[in-house]
Amino acid sequence: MNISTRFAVAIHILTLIDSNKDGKSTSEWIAGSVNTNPVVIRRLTGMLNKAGLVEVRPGVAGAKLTRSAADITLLQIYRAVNAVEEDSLFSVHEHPNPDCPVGKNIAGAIVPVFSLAQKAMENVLQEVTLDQIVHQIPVS
Amino acid sequence: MNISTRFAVAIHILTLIDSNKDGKSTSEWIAGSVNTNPVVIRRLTGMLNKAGLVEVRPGVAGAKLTRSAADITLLQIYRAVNAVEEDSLFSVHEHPNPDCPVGKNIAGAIVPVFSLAQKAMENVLQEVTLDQIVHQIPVS
DNA sequence: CTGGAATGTAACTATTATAGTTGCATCTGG
DNA sequence: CCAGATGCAACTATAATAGTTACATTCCAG
Repeated sequence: MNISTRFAVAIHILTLIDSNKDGKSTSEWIAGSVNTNPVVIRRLTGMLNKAGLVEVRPGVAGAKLTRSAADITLLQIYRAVNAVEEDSLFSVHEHPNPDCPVGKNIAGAIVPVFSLAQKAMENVLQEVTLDQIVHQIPVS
Repeated sequence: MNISTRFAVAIHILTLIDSNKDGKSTSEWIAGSVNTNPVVIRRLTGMLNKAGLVEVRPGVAGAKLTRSAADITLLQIYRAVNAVEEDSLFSVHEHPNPDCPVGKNIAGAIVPVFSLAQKAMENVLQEVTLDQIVHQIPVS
Protein backbone atom coordinates (compact mmCIF):
# COMPACT_ATOMS: atom_id res chain seq x y z
CA MET A 1 0.00 0.00 0.00
CA ASN A 2 0.99 3.60 0.00
CA ILE A 3 0.93 6.75 2.03
CA SER A 4 -2.32 8.68 1.82
CA THR A 5 -2.75 11.65 -0.48
CA ARG A 6 -3.45 13.63 2.70
CA PHE A 7 0.27 14.34 2.80
CA ALA A 8 0.53 15.59 -0.77
CA VAL A 9 -2.68 17.56 -0.43
CA ALA A 10 -1.50 19.15 2.81
CA ILE A 11 1.67 20.33 1.10
CA HIS A 12 -0.47 21.67 -1.71
CA ILE A 13 -2.67 23.54 0.78
CA LEU A 14 0.23 25.12 2.64
CA THR A 15 1.90 26.11 -0.62
CA LEU A 16 -1.31 27.79 -1.73
CA ILE A 17 -1.72 29.66 1.54
CA ASP A 18 1.86 30.87 1.38
CA SER A 19 1.53 32.09 -2.17
CA ASN A 20 -1.75 33.83 -1.43
CA LYS A 21 -0.73 36.11 1.42
CA ASP A 22 -2.90 38.91 0.05
CA GLY A 23 -6.13 37.02 -0.59
CA LYS A 24 -8.23 34.89 1.73
CA SER A 25 -7.50 31.18 1.50
CA THR A 26 -10.93 29.73 2.16
CA SER A 27 -11.56 26.01 2.06
CA GLU A 28 -13.66 26.52 -1.02
CA TRP A 29 -10.94 28.41 -2.84
CA ILE A 30 -8.30 25.87 -1.87
CA ALA A 31 -10.60 23.06 -2.92
CA GLY A 32 -10.77 24.68 -6.36
CA SER A 33 -7.02 24.33 -6.81
CA VAL A 34 -6.75 20.85 -5.30
CA ASN A 35 -9.88 19.87 -7.19
CA THR A 36 -11.74 18.21 -4.38
CA ASN A 37 -14.48 18.85 -1.86
CA PRO A 38 -14.10 21.75 0.61
CA VAL A 39 -14.79 19.39 3.50
CA VAL A 40 -11.71 17.39 2.61
CA ILE A 41 -9.73 20.62 2.82
CA ARG A 42 -11.26 21.57 6.17
CA ARG A 43 -10.40 18.19 7.59
CA LEU A 44 -6.80 18.78 6.65
CA THR A 45 -6.58 22.41 7.74
CA GLY A 46 -8.07 21.19 11.01
CA MET A 47 -5.20 18.75 11.44
CA LEU A 48 -2.64 21.34 10.38
CA ASN A 49 -4.22 23.71 12.89
CA LYS A 50 -3.94 21.22 15.73
CA ALA A 51 -0.31 20.71 14.81
CA GLY A 52 0.24 24.46 15.04
CA LEU A 53 1.22 24.93 11.41
CA VAL A 54 -1.83 26.90 10.41
CA GLU A 55 -4.22 29.34 11.99
CA VAL A 56 -7.82 28.84 11.09
CA ARG A 57 -10.92 29.70 13.11
CA PRO A 58 -14.61 28.90 12.90
CA GLY A 59 -16.54 31.61 11.14
CA VAL A 60 -13.43 33.45 10.01
CA ALA A 61 -12.63 33.09 6.35
CA GLY A 62 -9.13 32.05 5.37
CA ALA A 63 -6.27 30.02 6.76
CA LYS A 64 -2.84 31.48 7.50
CA LEU A 65 0.55 29.98 8.20
CA THR A 66 1.65 30.47 11.79
CA ARG A 67 5.26 30.97 10.71
CA SER A 68 7.51 31.39 7.72
CA ALA A 69 7.49 28.66 5.08
CA ALA A 70 11.22 28.37 5.68
CA ASP A 71 10.46 27.15 9.19
CA ILE A 72 8.09 24.38 8.16
CA THR A 73 9.56 21.04 7.12
CA LEU A 74 7.83 18.36 5.13
CA LEU A 75 8.32 16.06 8.11
CA GLN A 76 6.22 18.35 10.27
CA ILE A 77 3.45 18.28 7.69
CA TYR A 78 3.75 14.51 7.41
CA ARG A 79 3.33 14.20 11.16
CA ALA A 80 0.51 16.71 11.24
CA VAL A 81 -1.66 14.75 8.84
CA ASN A 82 -0.69 11.43 10.36
CA ALA A 83 0.72 10.19 7.09
CA VAL A 84 2.40 7.27 8.89
CA GLU A 85 2.13 6.31 12.54
CA GLU A 86 5.30 6.33 14.60
CA ASP A 87 7.38 3.26 13.75
CA SER A 88 4.66 1.58 11.78
CA LEU A 89 5.44 2.17 8.14
CA PHE A 90 6.01 -1.56 7.89
CA SER A 91 3.43 -3.81 9.43
CA VAL A 92 4.43 -7.02 11.12
CA HIS A 93 2.17 -10.06 11.41
CA GLU A 94 0.75 -10.25 14.90
CA HIS A 95 0.86 -13.77 16.27
CA PRO A 96 3.76 -15.87 15.07
CA ASN A 97 4.09 -19.20 16.83
CA PRO A 98 5.96 -18.69 20.12
CA ASP A 99 6.89 -22.36 20.21
CA CYS A 100 9.00 -22.00 17.09
CA PRO A 101 12.41 -20.33 17.47
CA VAL A 102 11.91 -18.36 14.30
CA GLY A 103 8.34 -17.39 15.16
CA LYS A 104 9.41 -16.35 18.60
CA ASN A 105 12.27 -14.13 17.46
CA ILE A 106 11.43 -12.89 14.01
CA ALA A 107 9.81 -9.66 15.16
CA GLY A 108 12.77 -8.78 17.33
CA ALA A 109 15.04 -9.32 14.34
CA ILE A 110 13.18 -7.30 11.74
CA VAL A 111 11.56 -4.47 13.67
CA PRO A 112 14.85 -2.60 14.24
CA VAL A 113 15.61 -2.78 10.53
CA PHE A 114 12.15 -1.53 9.66
CA SER A 115 12.60 1.28 12.12
CA LEU A 116 15.92 2.33 10.57
CA ALA A 117 14.44 2.24 7.08
CA GLN A 118 11.49 4.39 8.11
CA LYS A 119 13.77 6.89 9.82
CA ALA A 120 15.94 7.16 6.73
CA MET A 121 12.89 8.11 4.74
CA GLU A 122 11.71 10.60 7.32
CA ASN A 123 15.15 12.20 7.52
CA VAL A 124 14.82 13.17 3.88
CA LEU A 125 11.49 14.83 4.61
CA GLN A 126 13.02 16.66 7.52
CA GLU A 127 15.61 18.25 5.26
CA VAL A 128 13.07 19.78 2.91
CA THR A 129 11.25 22.96 3.90
CA LEU A 130 7.98 24.28 2.59
CA ASP A 131 9.62 27.27 0.99
CA GLN A 132 11.79 24.97 -1.11
CA ILE A 133 8.55 23.70 -2.57
CA VAL A 134 7.05 27.16 -2.90
CA HIS A 135 10.13 28.37 -4.79
CA GLN A 136 9.47 25.78 -7.47
CA ILE A 137 6.11 27.30 -8.33
CA PRO A 138 6.35 29.98 -11.07
CA VAL A 139 5.35 33.37 -9.65
CA SER A 140 2.32 33.54 -11.86
CA MET B 1 -1.37 3.56 5.70
CA ASN B 2 1.39 1.04 5.96
CA ILE B 3 3.27 -1.58 4.05
CA SER B 4 1.59 -4.97 3.95
CA THR B 5 2.59 -7.78 6.29
CA ARG B 6 3.46 -9.69 3.12
CA PHE B 7 6.94 -8.26 3.48
CA ALA B 8 7.41 -9.31 7.11
CA VAL B 9 5.85 -12.70 6.45
CA ALA B 10 8.08 -13.26 3.42
CA ILE B 11 11.16 -12.58 5.55
CA HIS B 12 9.77 -14.99 8.12
CA ILE B 13 9.25 -17.64 5.45
CA LEU B 14 12.75 -17.33 4.01
CA THR B 15 14.27 -17.37 7.48
CA LEU B 16 12.40 -20.56 8.24
CA ILE B 17 13.47 -22.23 5.03
CA ASP B 18 17.07 -21.31 5.65
CA SER B 19 17.05 -22.64 9.18
CA ASN B 20 15.36 -25.85 8.12
CA LYS B 21 17.77 -27.09 5.48
CA ASP B 22 17.36 -30.68 6.69
CA GLY B 23 13.55 -30.87 6.88
CA LYS B 24 10.93 -30.15 4.26
CA SER B 25 9.50 -26.65 4.42
CA THR B 26 5.94 -27.29 3.32
CA SER B 27 3.38 -24.52 3.20
CA GLU B 28 1.54 -26.19 6.04
CA TRP B 29 4.62 -26.37 8.23
CA ILE B 30 5.56 -22.76 7.49
CA ALA B 31 1.99 -21.68 8.17
CA GLY B 32 2.32 -23.24 11.61
CA SER B 33 5.18 -20.94 12.50
CA VAL B 34 3.70 -17.83 10.91
CA ASN B 35 0.33 -18.77 12.37
CA THR B 36 -1.78 -18.28 9.31
CA ASN B 37 -3.41 -20.25 6.51
CA PRO B 38 -1.22 -22.38 4.21
CA VAL B 39 -2.73 -20.68 1.18
CA VAL B 40 -1.36 -17.36 2.38
CA ILE B 41 2.06 -18.97 2.49
CA ARG B 42 1.69 -20.49 -0.97
CA ARG B 43 0.73 -17.13 -2.41
CA LEU B 44 3.94 -15.70 -1.02
CA THR B 45 6.23 -18.58 -1.97
CA GLY B 46 4.70 -18.24 -5.43
CA MET B 47 5.80 -14.60 -5.58
CA LEU B 48 9.22 -15.45 -4.16
CA ASN B 49 9.49 -18.19 -6.74
CA LYS B 50 8.69 -15.85 -9.62
CA ALA B 51 11.33 -13.48 -8.28
CA GLY B 52 13.87 -16.32 -8.32
CA LEU B 53 14.51 -16.32 -4.59
CA VAL B 54 12.92 -19.65 -3.89
CA GLU B 55 12.45 -22.93 -5.65
CA VAL B 56 9.06 -24.52 -5.22
CA ARG B 57 7.23 -26.86 -7.57
CA PRO B 58 3.70 -28.18 -7.85
CA GLY B 59 3.37 -31.54 -6.22
CA VAL B 60 6.83 -31.43 -4.66
CA ALA B 61 6.86 -30.87 -0.91
CA GLY B 62 9.06 -28.12 0.45
CA ALA B 63 10.50 -24.82 -0.68
CA LYS B 64 14.22 -24.14 -0.96
CA LEU B 65 16.32 -21.03 -1.31
CA THR B 66 17.92 -20.70 -4.72
CA ARG B 67 21.04 -19.20 -3.20
CA SER B 68 22.79 -18.44 0.05
CA ALA B 69 21.01 -16.26 2.57
CA ALA B 70 24.01 -13.98 2.42
CA ASP B 71 23.12 -13.23 -1.20
CA ILE B 72 19.53 -12.25 -0.54
CA THR B 73 18.80 -8.69 0.52
CA LEU B 74 15.67 -7.45 2.20
CA LEU B 75 15.17 -5.15 -0.77
CA GLN B 76 14.95 -8.14 -3.09
CA ILE B 77 12.31 -9.67 -0.85
CA TYR B 78 10.47 -6.36 -0.66
CA ARG B 79 10.38 -6.19 -4.44
CA ALA B 80 9.42 -9.83 -4.78
CA VAL B 81 6.26 -9.45 -2.74
CA ASN B 82 5.43 -6.09 -4.23
CA ALA B 83 5.56 -4.39 -0.85
CA VAL B 84 5.57 -0.97 -2.54
CA GLU B 85 5.26 -0.16 -6.22
CA GLU B 86 8.14 1.60 -7.90
CA ASP B 87 8.12 5.28 -6.94
CA SER B 88 4.71 5.13 -5.36
CA LEU B 89 5.25 4.93 -1.63
CA PHE B 90 3.66 8.35 -1.43
CA SER B 91 0.46 8.89 -3.35
CA VAL B 92 -0.24 12.18 -5.04
CA HIS B 93 -3.73 13.52 -5.69
CA GLU B 94 -4.59 13.03 -9.33
CA HIS B 95 -6.28 16.09 -10.79
CA PRO B 96 -5.13 19.39 -9.34
CA ASN B 97 -6.47 22.43 -11.17
CA PRO B 98 -4.24 23.13 -14.19
CA ASP B 99 -5.47 26.73 -14.30
CA CYS B 100 -3.86 27.45 -10.94
CA PRO B 101 -0.09 27.93 -10.88
CA VAL B 102 0.19 25.89 -7.71
CA GLY B 103 -2.15 23.16 -8.93
CA LYS B 104 -0.28 22.99 -12.20
CA ASN B 105 3.16 22.65 -10.66
CA ILE B 106 2.73 21.02 -7.28
CA ALA B 107 3.27 17.47 -8.50
CA GLY B 108 6.48 18.43 -10.25
CA ALA B 109 7.71 19.99 -7.04
CA ILE B 110 6.95 17.20 -4.62
CA VAL B 111 7.37 14.01 -6.63
CA PRO B 112 11.18 14.25 -6.74
CA VAL B 113 11.29 14.69 -2.97
CA PHE B 114 8.99 11.73 -2.46
CA SER B 115 11.17 9.69 -4.76
CA LEU B 116 14.30 10.57 -2.79
CA ALA B 117 12.63 9.71 0.49
CA GLN B 118 11.47 6.35 -0.80
CA LYS B 119 14.92 5.55 -2.15
CA ALA B 120 16.52 6.40 1.18
CA MET B 121 14.26 3.88 2.83
CA GLU B 122 14.94 1.23 0.21
CA ASN B 123 18.67 1.77 0.48
CA VAL B 124 18.51 0.65 4.09
CA LEU B 125 16.73 -2.52 3.03
CA GLN B 126 19.35 -3.12 0.39
CA GLU B 127 22.09 -3.13 2.99
CA VAL B 128 20.53 -5.88 5.08
CA THR B 129 20.88 -9.50 3.99
CA LEU B 130 18.71 -12.41 4.95
CA ASP B 131 21.52 -14.08 6.84
CA GLN B 132 21.82 -11.06 9.11
CA ILE B 133 18.25 -11.82 10.12
CA VAL B 134 18.88 -15.54 10.39
CA HIS B 135 21.85 -14.94 12.67
CA GLN B 136 19.56 -13.23 15.18
CA ILE B 137 17.52 -16.39 15.65
CA PRO B 138 18.82 -18.61 18.47
CA VAL B 139 20.06 -21.93 17.11
CA SER B 140 17.35 -23.82 18.87
C1' DC C 1 -27.68 42.99 16.48
C1' DT C 2 -28.60 40.32 12.83
C1' DG C 3 -27.88 37.72 8.48
C1' DG C 4 -24.64 35.94 5.28
C1' DA C 5 -20.63 33.42 4.90
C1' DA C 6 -17.30 30.60 6.69
C1' DT C 7 -15.59 26.74 9.55
C1' DG C 8 -16.24 22.21 12.33
C1' DT C 9 -17.99 17.85 12.39
C1' DA C 10 -20.90 13.80 12.18
C1' DA C 11 -22.64 10.45 9.19
C1' DC C 12 -22.92 8.09 5.17
C1' DT C 13 -21.20 6.07 0.57
C1' DA C 14 -18.04 4.01 -2.78
C1' DT C 15 -13.74 2.24 -3.65
C1' DT C 16 -9.68 -0.29 -2.75
C1' DA C 17 -6.24 -3.36 -0.44
C1' DT C 18 -5.48 -6.84 2.72
C1' DA C 19 -5.82 -11.29 4.97
C1' DG C 20 -8.09 -15.27 5.57
C1' DT C 21 -10.79 -19.22 3.92
C1' DT C 22 -12.87 -23.05 1.03
C1' DG C 23 -12.71 -25.87 -2.76
C1' DC C 24 -10.69 -28.04 -6.29
C1' DA C 25 -7.54 -28.94 -10.29
C1' DT C 26 -2.94 -30.28 -11.08
C1' DC C 27 1.35 -32.36 -10.37
C1' DT C 28 4.85 -35.75 -8.53
C1' DG C 29 7.41 -39.34 -6.26
C1' DG C 30 7.25 -43.57 -3.96
C1' DC D 1 -1.64 -45.30 -9.11
C1' DC D 2 -2.56 -42.50 -5.37
C1' DA D 3 -1.48 -39.87 -1.18
C1' DG D 4 0.13 -35.63 -0.39
C1' DA D 5 1.79 -31.56 -2.07
C1' DT D 6 1.26 -26.99 -4.70
C1' DG D 7 -1.42 -23.56 -7.71
C1' DC D 8 -5.19 -20.88 -8.11
C1' DA D 9 -9.87 -19.04 -8.48
C1' DA D 10 -13.45 -17.26 -5.82
C1' DC D 11 -15.46 -15.63 -1.91
C1' DT D 12 -15.67 -13.16 2.77
C1' DA D 13 -14.59 -9.79 6.38
C1' DT D 14 -12.20 -5.90 7.71
C1' DA D 15 -10.10 -1.47 7.42
C1' DA D 16 -8.51 2.92 5.37
C1' DT D 17 -9.35 6.41 2.10
C1' DA D 18 -11.74 10.01 -0.34
C1' DG D 19 -15.73 12.10 -1.37
C1' DT D 20 -20.35 13.86 -0.20
C1' DT D 21 -24.48 15.81 2.32
C1' DA D 22 -26.30 18.04 6.06
C1' DC D 23 -26.23 20.96 9.72
C1' DA D 24 -24.61 23.34 14.06
C1' DT D 25 -21.54 26.87 15.34
C1' DT D 26 -18.97 31.02 14.90
C1' DC D 27 -17.82 35.57 13.37
C1' DC D 28 -17.93 40.05 11.22
C1' DA D 29 -19.82 43.65 8.23
C1' DG D 30 -23.38 46.52 7.65
